[in-house]
Amino acid sequence: MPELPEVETTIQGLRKKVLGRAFFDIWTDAPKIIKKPLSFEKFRREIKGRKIKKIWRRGKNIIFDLSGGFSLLVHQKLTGHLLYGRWKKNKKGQWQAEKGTPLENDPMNRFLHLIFFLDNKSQIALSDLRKFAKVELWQTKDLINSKQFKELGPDALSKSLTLNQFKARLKDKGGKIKQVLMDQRIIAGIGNIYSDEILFAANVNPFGKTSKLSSEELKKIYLAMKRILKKAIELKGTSVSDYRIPTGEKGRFGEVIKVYRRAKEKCLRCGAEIKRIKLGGRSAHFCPKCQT
DNA sequence: AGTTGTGTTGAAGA
DNA sequence: ATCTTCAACACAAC
Repeated sequence: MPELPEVETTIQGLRKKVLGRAFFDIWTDAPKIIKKPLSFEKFRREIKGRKIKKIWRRGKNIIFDLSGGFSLLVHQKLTGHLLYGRWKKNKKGQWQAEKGTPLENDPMNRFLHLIFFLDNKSQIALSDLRKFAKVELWQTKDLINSKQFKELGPDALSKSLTLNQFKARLKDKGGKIKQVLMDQRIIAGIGNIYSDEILFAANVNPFGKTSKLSSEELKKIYLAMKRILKKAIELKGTSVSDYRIPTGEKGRFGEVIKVYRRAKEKCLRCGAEIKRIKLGGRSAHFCPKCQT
């Protein structure tokens, strides 16, 4: 699932390919993915001809700034990922990736539900098994002032999120540390995979009450957060389930993961059995012996 | 073959 | 207000 490192990998990949390109047309078989404007035909009309001037992200949100003061917002949610390439319809009416990309060999890249056709015959496609992703077209100034944007906390990798800022934001937050780390209003960008990995690296139990954490523990979490997210970007994200980089290839952070999805396996630090316990509807993976 | 697990977010319920 | 549960949707594994 795309968290901060996967979203960063996606925008870096797309920047190299589509900056300066304009939208020529759009296709979808799942118009409900487009939440704004609600009419797909209106969305199509309004985006046609607009040029991609900038690609950036805020937390897990991808933003394409377009000509004419418009911005395209894409949130990939659980199983969505943006791909770059060229597809055309085969005789059966299915989208087929053209030669030169690995897309057609990977089942996770089969679920194309939205395709942006660009003015140079290339395409950006959204592959999304569960169709939870959302796409919205905003006026840039309205997006910046929107409730969903204003309520978002500082980006986990933002330079302005210093150790002191981090401590101040977590101080007097009720709830367990894992849930607080994943709360996008407190810090933006962290989800289930990286919260597990960060807390393992910091030797902190995911069920620990945030308000009870020591200054040393908060510092260890902060340093682990910065280090692990940066490392994950270097390795182009985690592809243990559905995420793929825009070329269709897998990221390699999954190969160095320490606890996520390793329930019942041995802790790489102390040899104890890794546990998986439900925490607010999600799975927390952790070592009960060395995360105290 | 039906049930369960998967996890982001927003909305609805308590 | 704040916490918990559920729904959006589709597939794999049991």
